[in-house]
Amino acid sequence: MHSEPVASRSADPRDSRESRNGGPQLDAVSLAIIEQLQEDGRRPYAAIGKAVGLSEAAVRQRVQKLLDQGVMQIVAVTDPLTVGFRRQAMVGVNVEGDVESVADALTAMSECEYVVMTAGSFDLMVEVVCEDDDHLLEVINRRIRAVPGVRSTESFVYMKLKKQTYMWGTR
Amino acid sequence: MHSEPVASRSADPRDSRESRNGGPQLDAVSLAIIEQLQEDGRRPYAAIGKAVGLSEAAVRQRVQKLLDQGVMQIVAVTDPLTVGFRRQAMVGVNVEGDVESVADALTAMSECEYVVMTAGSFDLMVEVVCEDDDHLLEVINRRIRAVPGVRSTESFVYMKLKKQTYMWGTR
DNA sequence: GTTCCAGTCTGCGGATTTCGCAATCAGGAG
DNA sequence: CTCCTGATTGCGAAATCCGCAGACTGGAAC
Repeated sequence: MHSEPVASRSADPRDSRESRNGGPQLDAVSLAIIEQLQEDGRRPYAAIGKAVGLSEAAVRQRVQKLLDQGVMQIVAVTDPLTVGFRRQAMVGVNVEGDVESVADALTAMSECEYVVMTAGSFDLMVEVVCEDDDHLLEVINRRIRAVPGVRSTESFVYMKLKKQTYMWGTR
Repeated sequence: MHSEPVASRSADPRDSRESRNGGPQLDAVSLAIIEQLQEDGRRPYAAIGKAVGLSEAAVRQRVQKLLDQGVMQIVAVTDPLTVGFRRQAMVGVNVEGDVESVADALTAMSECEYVVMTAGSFDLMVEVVCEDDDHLLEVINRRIRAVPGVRSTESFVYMKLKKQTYMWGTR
């Protein structure tokens, strides 16, 4: 049945055509579909179709394609602090050498939930989710800093999550 | 997959992990449900029930409750860069005076998708999503810095999103 | 002990949604 | 014009969602 892993291809490793801005062929209709699912990830296809002007089957096909292409994922999101993960941090990383290879190494760590290459005084920003202080300490000091190419890190431990939305489409 | 029910029925609803921030208490079964929905936000209730050892109706009630309580949300998430928002940045903010009031002001801005209070050389970390350079410039220089109490900001413009997952529960 | 009582779970119909597929339609390319 | 390829539609069949009534559990009060 639904036992397939529904593999989460994370925000696309190396797809040349997609790295340019604008992304793949996302027309206004697909945008509208995404917008609908940003309000409610379980909204029925028929309701979405009524909102965007398509049939139920067409919406279903487009959604499946967007999922397969990795353009979007439909998931439950929580505040980890309320679900047992007591230590979270944003870690700024400075790299010497190839930034992308370091980013790949960090991406492979399950504790790193969010990895982004940036311009500014950090080359990478990484969000780390841990169970406690010891765990956090180990991830930052023993694992992230052990990655070849990592020159230095700076940590910002989360005190309180104030906002977390995904409805940029609706404004 | 997890073929084995995660918890026996006798898992009492009150054996929560503590949450100092007044968050609702979650037992092992609810955690398992969240975990299922982190893999696939549209997974049928019956399939979830089979995985966690509950009936379809029970899963449905618990999911509805988790949504109502704001413990989790089921939504579509995307990489904004692939969907028309060409400029994204993490902004570190230093505050003098009441941090929380500044955080509330930033939370009210629709361009701020993510606001978190931190310990470290920044008091707040804010993720900003904009349409172009002008938009980003205006948000950072004219709006964020105009908030009373903001002493200084430092920006990290996103170059490429490498990873974005929500499956902390499955590891 | 017994009796509420609130919260949760189960079972089960009926309404709704999802699924798969064949047919139809739209837009190029040759 | 014809042949493609891809998107869309319509429609039964199967699966899922939904609401509700009854049963179960643990705790509090007596």
